[in-house]
Formats: sequence, C-alpha cells, structure tokens
Amino acid sequence: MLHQWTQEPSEAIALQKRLAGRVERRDRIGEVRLVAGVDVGFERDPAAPENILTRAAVVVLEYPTLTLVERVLHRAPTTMSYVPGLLSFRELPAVLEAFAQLERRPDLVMVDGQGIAHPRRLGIASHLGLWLDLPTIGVGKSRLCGRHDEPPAQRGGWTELTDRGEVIGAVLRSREGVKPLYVSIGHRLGLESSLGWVVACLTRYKLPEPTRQADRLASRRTLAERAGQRALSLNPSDTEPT
DNA sequence: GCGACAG
DNA sequence: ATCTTGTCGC
Repeated sequence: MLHQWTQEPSEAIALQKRLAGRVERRDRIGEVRLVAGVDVGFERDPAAPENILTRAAVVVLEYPTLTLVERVLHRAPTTMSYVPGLLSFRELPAVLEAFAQLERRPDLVMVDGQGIAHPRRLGIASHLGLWLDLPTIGVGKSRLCGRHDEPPAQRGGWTELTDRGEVIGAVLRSREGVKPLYVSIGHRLGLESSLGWVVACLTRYKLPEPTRQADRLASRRTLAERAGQRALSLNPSDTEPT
C-alpha cells in the first residue's frame, strides 16, 4: 500500500484543523482483549548510509496478561524531516504499513507521542485513531505544549496538563523517581479511562507494556550492528578484522 | 521579535 | 529520534 502524504506544512496544518473536530473524547470502546503498542525509530540504510530509514514497530499484547501475541516491524524510506507539531505526517505512513501486516485487529492502541495534547489537538495518537477508527491513547515521554504542576511522587499520582484554558491531558507518575509520562486522549476514550488503561498496563517499568515493547522493537539494533558490538568488545583495538 | 518545540 | 562509555545508585 502506498500513502503519499502531504509534505507541505501549510496543507498538513489545514488538514489537522479539519480532522481535530472528528476526534471523539468520550468512551466508545468494547471489551478489551488485545492492546497494541506503537513506536517509531530510525536507522541508516545499510546499503546507502546517506539515506535514513523509518522503522515502525507495532506489538499486540493480550489483556490482562500482557503477553506478547504478535509484532511487526516495518521499514520504509523517510520522506519528511521532523517538524514540531507535524510528527504524524513523518511517522504515520510507515505505521499504517505495519498495521496492514497485522493478523489481528487490536481493541485499543497506545502510541508513543501525544494525542490531543497538541497545538491543534491532533497529535499522532489522535491522527492514528481516526485513521484506524480504533480507541487510542497518547503516551508521551515529554511535553509538546501545555502547562502543569509537578505530579505527586508516588506511582499513579497525576496532575492536569492544560493549554489555553483547556485540560488537554495528564502528567502521570508511572514509577517513583522517574520523569512522568504525558497521557492524553487519542480517540474514543475519555481522559480518566485513558489513565486507567495506562495504569492497568504498567508493570515494573516507566512505560506501560504496550509502548515499552514497541520501543524495544523499534530501537532494537540490527543483526549487523550487534555483530559489530560483539567485535568491539572482543577487539579492544581499533579497526574491525576483515 | 523572542522562546518553545512529541519523536 | 540519533550520535555514544562509563558511571552513580537502588
């Protein structure tokens, strides 16, 4: 499947403004048995180091056991550079290709990035939710916009993330002693429910299992890179043996 | 005009 | 996001 997305900032912004009105901020979700996690990473093309490849990772976990049941890693040429606020236009094409390769359709999707906690209320989690017509949640590791107080120190504590007089998300302490997570509505789930699902998928780490597993897959070193690392640790010297 | 700015 | 080794701490 080929998705030729707009690379024109003005067009992308206009589209975001139109789509934002279609995002559903209330619960519209059925029984959850499969939860997906999405994350994207980048790597240099081994064949042509001057080119950068986008790596879209999607994992599907069974709920509530959080057992991995499926995973897809899709590589595609990177078409657009990173522009704050237009992340989905850079990463979604590859993510959609990955979803197309999935055998099972998840009931809920957690995305590494913002949902409506975005200048035009259409972060990558919301954009993906609309495209797939699935409930989604934005789970970001840092802030794009909005203001907030420091969330309580204990696990599960959270404070509101507000912007222009509107609550656009929550800043959640997913683990003690670590930077909080930025949770926001993606699509078809309210904020309280979104927080509930994220907390329900937390184990012993900072990230909930869906995005943590997707993270591992997206940033996993390639076989060649791992071979290189082994060579380095065995060869404290400089050049690689040929 | 001056900062801020998911990944 | 990615480039990168060791290091401080539970």
